[in-house]
Amino acid sequence: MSRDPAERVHHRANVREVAERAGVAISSVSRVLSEHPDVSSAMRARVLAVVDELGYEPDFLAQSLRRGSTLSVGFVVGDISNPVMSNFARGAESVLRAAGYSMLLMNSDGDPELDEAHIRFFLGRRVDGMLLSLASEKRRATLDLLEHIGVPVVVIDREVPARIGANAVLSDHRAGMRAATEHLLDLGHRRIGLIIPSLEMRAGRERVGGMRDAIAARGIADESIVLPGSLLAEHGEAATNQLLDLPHPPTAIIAGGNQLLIGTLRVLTARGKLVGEDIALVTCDDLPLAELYRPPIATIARDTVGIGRAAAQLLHARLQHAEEPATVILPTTYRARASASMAPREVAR
Amino acid sequence: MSRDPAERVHHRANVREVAERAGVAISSVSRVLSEHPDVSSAMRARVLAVVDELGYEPDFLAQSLRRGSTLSVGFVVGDISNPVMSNFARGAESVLRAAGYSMLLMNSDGDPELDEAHIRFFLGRRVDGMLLSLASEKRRATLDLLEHIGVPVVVIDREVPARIGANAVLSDHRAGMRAATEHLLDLGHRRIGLIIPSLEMRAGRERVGGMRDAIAARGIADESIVLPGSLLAEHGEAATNQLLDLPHPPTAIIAGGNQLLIGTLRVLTARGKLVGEDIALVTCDDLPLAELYRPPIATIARDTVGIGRAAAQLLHARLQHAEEPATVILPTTYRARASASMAPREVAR
DNA sequence: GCTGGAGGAGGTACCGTTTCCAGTTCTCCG
DNA sequence: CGGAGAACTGGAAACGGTACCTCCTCCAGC
Repeated sequence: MSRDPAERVHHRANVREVAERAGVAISSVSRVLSEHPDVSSAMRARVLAVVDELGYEPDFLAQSLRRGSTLSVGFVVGDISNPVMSNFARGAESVLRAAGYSMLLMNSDGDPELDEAHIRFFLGRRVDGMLLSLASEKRRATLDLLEHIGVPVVVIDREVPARIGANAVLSDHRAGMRAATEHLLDLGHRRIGLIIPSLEMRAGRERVGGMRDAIAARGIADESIVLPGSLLAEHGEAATNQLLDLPHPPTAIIAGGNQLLIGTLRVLTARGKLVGEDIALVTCDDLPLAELYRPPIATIARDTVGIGRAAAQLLHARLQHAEEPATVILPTTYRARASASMAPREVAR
Repeated sequence: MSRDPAERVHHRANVREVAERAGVAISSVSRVLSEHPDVSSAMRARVLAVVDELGYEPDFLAQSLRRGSTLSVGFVVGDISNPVMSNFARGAESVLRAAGYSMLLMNSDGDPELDEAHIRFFLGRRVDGMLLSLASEKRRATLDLLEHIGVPVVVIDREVPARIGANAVLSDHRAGMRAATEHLLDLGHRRIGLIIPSLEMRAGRERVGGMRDAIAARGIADESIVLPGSLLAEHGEAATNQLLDLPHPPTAIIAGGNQLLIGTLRVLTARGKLVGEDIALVTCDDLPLAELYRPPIATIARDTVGIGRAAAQLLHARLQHAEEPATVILPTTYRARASASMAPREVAR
């Protein structure tokens, strides 16, 4: 009767009912279920039998309220429909799930105010920790909020002041960009256009730094053009147009993001410029579009799923042993492909 | 002193402290905050002043426990790194957020057992409702579980028995596929290879149905070849190889998914087949790759973000007014592009 | 035989709310 | 002026657990 599956689902048994039916104290039920050592085997058997009979499962809310921990983690992402972000989420979720945590996801649309709103929201939801891909590294209000947040935070590919006490997972954008630039220089390019989302973000700064490192290492004049803007395809379009309209247009373009690449490709196609012939092209983050484009597009790749995993692992470690904040730097790899072609003769001065 | 921001964050005030400081009963504080009508304006002012002073915010866990509602929704997705899924999530999240709900996300990796595990997990977390992109429409255990689940469920692009009482958001795959097939037939194609994830899913069945509808409507012999398998790129590769190896290979291929398209493109490239010249190609879901490929790839498009939004709206409506389960069907649009090219003369018998 | 400690079980305060119930005051009407 | 009812307010019981504290029993050791 009480085994009727429908009833079992509709009327959730609670610990009191289990205790009554087993003829023991509520606290004993709790002890059995939390595997407290001081429990006789007779007691354990009796309680477990009733637990099984009633299909009892502890109420997670009540446990959370009492324990002060919700086993949940908030993840603020710029835009989950961006493949890089969704790979972060993919990696993070698998690690969190394995550790028994649930992942709450919110999009900020790149709006720092939404970042803050989401962080506060998560705080209200009593998350045990947060994974943040912040819209801004500099915004004062966000940083102040994070400083007093009270729960462990891991930032993904962002550089925040040490006072915040956050963990960070970073990509070594500099190394990949250096390799890409070296390749372009080897191919005879001198004027390289670099389109990036923003110099306010670590990724942008490191990429510019990597390119300039490579140029400086050759002791040649720096003829590169850096165009920061936004991470939207529109910026990719505008910047590409701008580059092509220069009196001496660059012979190579590096698109610093998958959306930027889309904008760049749109403009190159519209203006009849052939990738890998009229102009060399390199992008960041290896998506199917880069691999399958014809010609294939050279890429500065990184393991985005691995970054998400690393972030979640860092958070989990801190949640477990209250470890010190740490920073993990993960590699980027330059993948040379046909789009990174020789510079035209007459321009390779 | 008590306005020190650090202290405010670390020591969260509770309703009892507010009541004490304001010199009123706990229940009065609660009434003020929940905007109960029977509250004098003097009381309201006094309580609100203290609330402000202490920076009091009600504990969401305690509220949830008491109210029996968590204002959270679980979303089970096959793989969030798939752009279609992440667009679903994008759309759903924006609607849920606006309604004050949080979204818990889990990946099933297309494993029906993980679907079930996640559904149970969400149940344990006391979600108010669920959004499901199930790995299987047929699995008995999943359906039985859903039937007795006790919370509103919306399935996305899946067909489940009415007894489950779920809402559904469906895509009109049939119409888009019919239009695509008509276009290919107009271009002289007769042997069309259709690569789909599975016939066990509504999407697959409808797509096959749409293609056959279009062929039958012309009263011509059906020479199409349908290759179901999985939704992975590997199936796209294997199926494409299989099609090309036929004694009479198809002159047009329709890839029924973005991962399948990737596999198909890999094989076509490897085997030196030029898209839009040696073979016509159509894909499903309009991603940047399809738009920017050269030649651009014809697509059966749908508003994936809109689907996610619709699913969340359906769920929200049901959560609000306990409405009857409903089904929403959203359109697909065929976008003809250069990859859908004329059939070679000698094959157009 | 008494004491001390361990093993085991029960009782209950507490987590932080909401909400019902009861009680008080005040107003208005007959 | 008495009583009905409205307008407020306070107290306390939930919600469903956890964990501390207490108490009892039994056994070993002196």
